[in-house]
Amino acid sequence: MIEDNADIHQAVKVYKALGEPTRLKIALLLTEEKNLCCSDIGGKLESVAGSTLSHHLKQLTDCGLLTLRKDGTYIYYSVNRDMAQKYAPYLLV
Amino acid sequence: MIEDNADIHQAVKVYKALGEPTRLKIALLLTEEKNLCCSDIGGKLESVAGSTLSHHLKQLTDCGLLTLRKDGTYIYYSVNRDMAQKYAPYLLV
DNA sequence: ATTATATTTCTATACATTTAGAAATATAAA
DNA sequence: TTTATATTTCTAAATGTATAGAAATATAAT
Repeated sequence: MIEDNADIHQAVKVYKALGEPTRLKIALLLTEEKNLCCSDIGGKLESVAGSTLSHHLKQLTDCGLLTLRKDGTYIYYSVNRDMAQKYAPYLLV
Repeated sequence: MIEDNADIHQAVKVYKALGEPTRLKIALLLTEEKNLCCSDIGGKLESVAGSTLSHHLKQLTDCGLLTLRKDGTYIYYSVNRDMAQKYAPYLLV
């Protein structure tokens, strides 16, 4: 029997985050290029409102897939490569 | 720029399928033990209606993560290990 | 101080998903 | 042929998610 443990719970969060086209594209963008800020990412996607982007980035960071570094008004995002390696190395190809 | 190609589309489907606790558990069950039928799987999960299970299994097979083999009234499911390897080797650990 | 820019939170709406009961379909067994 | 079992499809309800505009917050530049 599969237990409902913490790791499964995290895996669900990661896969849920990646199971949406805009978020998967964000994750792929950030494996190609580190340290992009919210508006950089917005500029590389087709018309997404800032508020929408913010929600997507929150999900991706909450599940541990993205890390962030604040610098003034900007927040720079990168992929947590250990997490990607563990759950979705597809991102790193 | 990330193109919206067929592979991203499939990846989204796979991750969406795995981004739900019951389905992730089904996928994990089926990596541990191949050739389980719908009701075997139901017996290993906490109270899920047959119709619900059927929908979950459909999503897992539609995205290519599970294969099936019909035998009489039964349908035996297994994990497509190439797909798991490509998108979510976490399943195979 | 005022203005400009980056990002988040609030709010509402549209849309999608999960769930299961009931009915339908399909095969096997009696 | 009737009955039993496995699974799917239909339907509806409840819940969850994506989306963006407006307002709020935070820092930087003038």
